[in-house]
Amino acid sequence: MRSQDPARAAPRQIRCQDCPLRSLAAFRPFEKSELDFISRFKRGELVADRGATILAEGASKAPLFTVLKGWGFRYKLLEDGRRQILNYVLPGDLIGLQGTLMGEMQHSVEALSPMLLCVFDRDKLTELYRDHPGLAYDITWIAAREERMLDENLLSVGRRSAIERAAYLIAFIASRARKVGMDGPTKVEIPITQQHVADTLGLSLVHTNKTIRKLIQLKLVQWRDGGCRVLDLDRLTELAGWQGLDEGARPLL
Amino acid sequence: MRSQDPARAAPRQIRCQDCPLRSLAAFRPFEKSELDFISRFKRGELVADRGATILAEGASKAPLFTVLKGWGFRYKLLEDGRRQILNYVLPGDLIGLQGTLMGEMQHSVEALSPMLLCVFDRDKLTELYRDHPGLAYDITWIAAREERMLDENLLSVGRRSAIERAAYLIAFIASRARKVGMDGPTKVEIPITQQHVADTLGLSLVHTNKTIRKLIQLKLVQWRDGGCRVLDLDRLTELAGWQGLDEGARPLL
DNA sequence: CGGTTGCTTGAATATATTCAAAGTTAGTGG
DNA sequence: CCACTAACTTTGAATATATTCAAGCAACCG
Repeated sequence: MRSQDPARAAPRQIRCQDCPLRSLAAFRPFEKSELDFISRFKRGELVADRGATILAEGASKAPLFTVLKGWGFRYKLLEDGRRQILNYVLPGDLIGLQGTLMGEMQHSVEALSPMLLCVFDRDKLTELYRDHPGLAYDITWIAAREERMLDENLLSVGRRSAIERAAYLIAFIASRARKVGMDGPTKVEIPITQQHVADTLGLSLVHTNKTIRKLIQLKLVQWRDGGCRVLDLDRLTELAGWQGLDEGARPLL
Repeated sequence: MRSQDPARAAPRQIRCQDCPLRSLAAFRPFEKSELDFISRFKRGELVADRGATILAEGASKAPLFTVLKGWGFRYKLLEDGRRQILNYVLPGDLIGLQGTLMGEMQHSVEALSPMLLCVFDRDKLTELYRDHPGLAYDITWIAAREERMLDENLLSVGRRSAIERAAYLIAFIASRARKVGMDGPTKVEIPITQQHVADTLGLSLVHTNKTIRKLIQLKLVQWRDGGCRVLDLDRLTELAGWQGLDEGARPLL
């Protein structure tokens, strides 16, 4: 079968019009002119393995990406190696905006699973703002959404108890994953280790393990195959004292 | 002297051209056409007392503000009253963007001191994006800056020790205050109580008090007149293991 | 099969919270 | 001017929560 059709062997890229994400209810419909621009804005695709660094802190001319497939996370390090995971990135999420706008990345992004990313041409950003105010608005909207997620994460790390934090984190990620169709026929499976959870919640690995153990005993989650399977999203959400994700459709770059 | 000149007695508003913030080195210079638009975009001014709520969580048609004078903070509450302060707002900061773009406020903003705010007409935002791509870009930039501050705060609450957190917080606020000329001839004085600090750091009031006490013994800060006087910003920054604020000029709406 | 990564556990220690109370300061009204 | 109040800071002690240290176990991979 291999290479029988040269066209298929060539590095095929998903055309924006055919982007599987666009048909999801989670995303706003787009004007044709906007879609045309985005097609030109897309410079290529990037495939990354689990553990790969997509964007590194300190990089000064980092590109802009939209995640097409896979899971990743954004984090910062202190000088002695302490790590704080800031947020997770899922399909449809834009990454690298801070670096693109402000000149230097002040956080890193790493793949949690194999990822496929859409690479944008940051030099065309001025053109985007000039000719497509709707898309410009969308980019601001996406930035405001990230801010809102960070607000909630900060509330969690600062003020929720360990078990509430863990429940919140898992409910939050699982809710986002469901919105972009990552649950499929089975329950959502999140490819994170307990070390990732610890570094997100601001807890030690040992304490995180004991906390997750409680969630397992409550039959809210399972931990298997190096990841987390969500058994009862509603009860996790409730245990966290969380309102849940707001429901509106969002833009996709 | 009172009312001798009726023009002076009328509720004078600062014209954007005369805005005292614009002359600071911290802010980018603006095109005349942009300044003209901003003048029309400005709908009025709001004066708030210490303790006043500028924006309330749940509000759905909240306006957009730029702080002209005074100090405030952004926070979220859990249902049982636990409070997390997310960030502080100082002159030149834009507030209410999340609410304006996404429809509903998911955090509140309260005045820490008497404040003067510039109120913008959110209905003209579409016009701004359509006719002033440079300003649209600026708004995105401002959102990205807020995100960057939140990243750093989250790192702090999640991974720094109590004394590092306290040092970071005070150094961070003092650095921002200096940039907008709030230090004057003396050292920076931040009008916060230890309860604010506790709710920012994710610590209890008692533990916060004991931690601040250490900073006082190290002669890094003083606590007086219901506020914090910064004695040694460099050593606070160093103790926090913080890089300091990046130096570029930023946009002002 | 040996090495690596990730999960689990117990015990000792450190950090942080809660509870309770008292001291300080500034403002209010008599 | 003083008594009274409210808001904020300070302290000690008891308790709870979380970290660190130290092992051991399980699964996977070359």
